[in-house]
Amino acid sequence: MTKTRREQAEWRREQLLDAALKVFAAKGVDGASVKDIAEAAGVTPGLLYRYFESKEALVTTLLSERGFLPQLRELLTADHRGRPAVEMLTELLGAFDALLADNADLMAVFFGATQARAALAELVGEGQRLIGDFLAARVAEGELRPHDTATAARTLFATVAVSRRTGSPLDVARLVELLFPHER
Amino acid sequence: MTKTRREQAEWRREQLLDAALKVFAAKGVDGASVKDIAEAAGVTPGLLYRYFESKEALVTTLLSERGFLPQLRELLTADHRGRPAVEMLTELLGAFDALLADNADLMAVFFGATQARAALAELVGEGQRLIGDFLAARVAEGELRPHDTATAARTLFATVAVSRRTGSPLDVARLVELLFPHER
Amino acid sequence: MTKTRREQAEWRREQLLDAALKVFAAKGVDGASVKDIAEAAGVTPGLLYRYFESKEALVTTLLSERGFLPQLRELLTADHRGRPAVEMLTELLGAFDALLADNADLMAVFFGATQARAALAELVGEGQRLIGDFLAARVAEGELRPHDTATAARTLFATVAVSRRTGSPLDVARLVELLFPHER
Amino acid sequence: MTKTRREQAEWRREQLLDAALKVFAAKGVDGASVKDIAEAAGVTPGLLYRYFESKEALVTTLLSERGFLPQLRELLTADHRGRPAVEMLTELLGAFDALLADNADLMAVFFGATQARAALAELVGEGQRLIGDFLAARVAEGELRPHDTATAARTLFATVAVSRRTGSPLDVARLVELLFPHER
DNA sequence: CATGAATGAGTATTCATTCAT
DNA sequence: GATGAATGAATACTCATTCAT
Repeated sequence: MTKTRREQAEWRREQLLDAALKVFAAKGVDGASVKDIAEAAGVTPGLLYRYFESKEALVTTLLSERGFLPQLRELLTADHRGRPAVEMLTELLGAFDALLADNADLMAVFFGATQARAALAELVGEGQRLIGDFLAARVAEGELRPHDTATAARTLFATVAVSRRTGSPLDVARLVELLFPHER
Repeated sequence: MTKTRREQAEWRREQLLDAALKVFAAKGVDGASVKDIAEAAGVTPGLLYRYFESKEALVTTLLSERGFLPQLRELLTADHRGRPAVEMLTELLGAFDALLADNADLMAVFFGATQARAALAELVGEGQRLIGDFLAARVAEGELRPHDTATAARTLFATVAVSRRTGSPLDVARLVELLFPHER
Repeated sequence: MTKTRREQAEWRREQLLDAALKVFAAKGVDGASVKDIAEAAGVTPGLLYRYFESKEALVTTLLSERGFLPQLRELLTADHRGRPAVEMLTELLGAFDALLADNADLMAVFFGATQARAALAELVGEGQRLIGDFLAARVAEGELRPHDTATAARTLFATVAVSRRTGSPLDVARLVELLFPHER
Repeated sequence: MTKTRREQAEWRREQLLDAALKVFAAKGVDGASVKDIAEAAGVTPGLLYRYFESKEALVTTLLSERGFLPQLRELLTADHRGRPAVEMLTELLGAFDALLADNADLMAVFFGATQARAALAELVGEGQRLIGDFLAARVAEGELRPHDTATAARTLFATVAVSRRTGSPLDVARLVELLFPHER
């Protein structure tokens, strides 16, 4: 029942990564001190340096070892043949969503600035609401076909914002054409 | 031509906010020191405290005064009647995109973690590519109608991710139905 | 009577150098902490960094600004003509000795290892004594002319040791010939 | 061929002292960490404490066990009768010089301050050169008898410096009289 | 209005040492 | 005998903030 040295070391390493992930997510990478992490792991700061070269190494290790890109890849490349695309797609995106939820802490590390989070939420919320209102009005006037305007607004807003942030330019006309094909 | 006291004070305040925004965007809020900001403004750190109570106040001021939510609001609530919805929507999203581009520095403050940026870009890139491949395969098989699969993939990915991040739950089925109505 | 800012800064700088020199001499450069130096100056450690970039900069500044090489140079190159060489030389070496005494703290910085100082003193003491005994015996036997054997021993020992330490090889035969010319 | 327990222990002890001496000489006592020494000996830091109570004990052991005072004593007290003093003295000092060379590492431990070594060398070099110039000038003027002025300068400089450093006061007049007897 | 000297609390990191295995 | 996990205290250095000038 007792651990061997090797097991104990592996366990401690994981425990430290767990603690670091949690603390980084809560306070941001810069906002979290090595002492914070050590305390969260019930350990002295010095011990951290037996397992990781530096605080920065902790971050990069977290990003590489705890990154969920492999899972994402597996998820999306599995053999999906023989089942209806729409059903399949729904399941797929659901799984992707769940993956993000499971890795909420890591996602939080990607987005630092704890302080600005509320302001960001407000911006996103209002943006989506306003676009939704616009769409709903046009549906009411009969110009656009009836559809889930709230979801459409979300889609439009998110796509523009993510494209802008990740640096890959977006052809807005294509996006609109995708959602509202052949409408005039 | 000389400034009044009031004008000079206002000018300095704005100058300090400009400097802070630039430095925050470049180094992250935590990574930027008051000295950094002061230097960027060609001023001593002490002076900052005549205009702002603390470093934190600088951030919140930036978020509230330099937030582009008012512009966004104006943009989306203008009177759009009398012009085709699709044309209008394209213009609207284009303007929104431009607004984000103009406020790139502020957006950078929303998303800190300089260190993780590369990892995030990789995740987003690969995720979108994989979904795109899936869609293209189904179009090739004739199951899905021909469409811009790359843009669709972007849309799906971005919408799921943003929803997860902003905390508002997303009904994935609705999202799929929106993009691929009545397909089976 | 009050100091200008400029004067105060200059004064503080010197005060910090004074404190550093004293502490370095007492504890050795490595043994002395920045906190030690700050305390010796009645100041917070942080302040030190307004005046010097690092602890190392403190050492090099001490070596360059407080080095007494200029004084030594002046001492030895002054115009000595017109006075007997022996008288002059005695005065010169006395002044050199006084210069070293005045800069005892700095000399202590040149020679670190507080711990080994006693052992070194013992080595030097015994070495000189033994050489002195040898010389005295030979004088007693009439082989060497009567002379101040203690001083001769000191001279021989010191010259060999310093040459070895400073890396410039010494021709021992020349040294002996210098002190005991034509004796056999 | 295999070692007894006792022999193995003795061997390890010596090996650790060897490693410590080498590392201390290279990095200075304070600059060398126990880990450095252990690594140099191909061993873990913990093991050091089975053989020596502390890092300090390592230094004092080195100083007492590896001190070459016994050898120096033997060298200088051997029976020298029956051979000319000058020849004997030359041989003696040569052996002393060799002894210092053999124990260069230990000598380096006596003199720490790696940082100041260059400054010290400059001081010594220039000092000896200037005194040499003075002597040469007086020889040229015929006031002093022709002699090896460079060696004399070295002798004078070294003797004053060592005396000052070891704390035993020196009568400068006696030193001059020793080198230049009856000259005026 | 603006400076810059000064502080106090904090930072990441190192290290001598202990001890269970 | 030897290891290596763990600690606690120290280290050099940074930084937000205050305030006399």
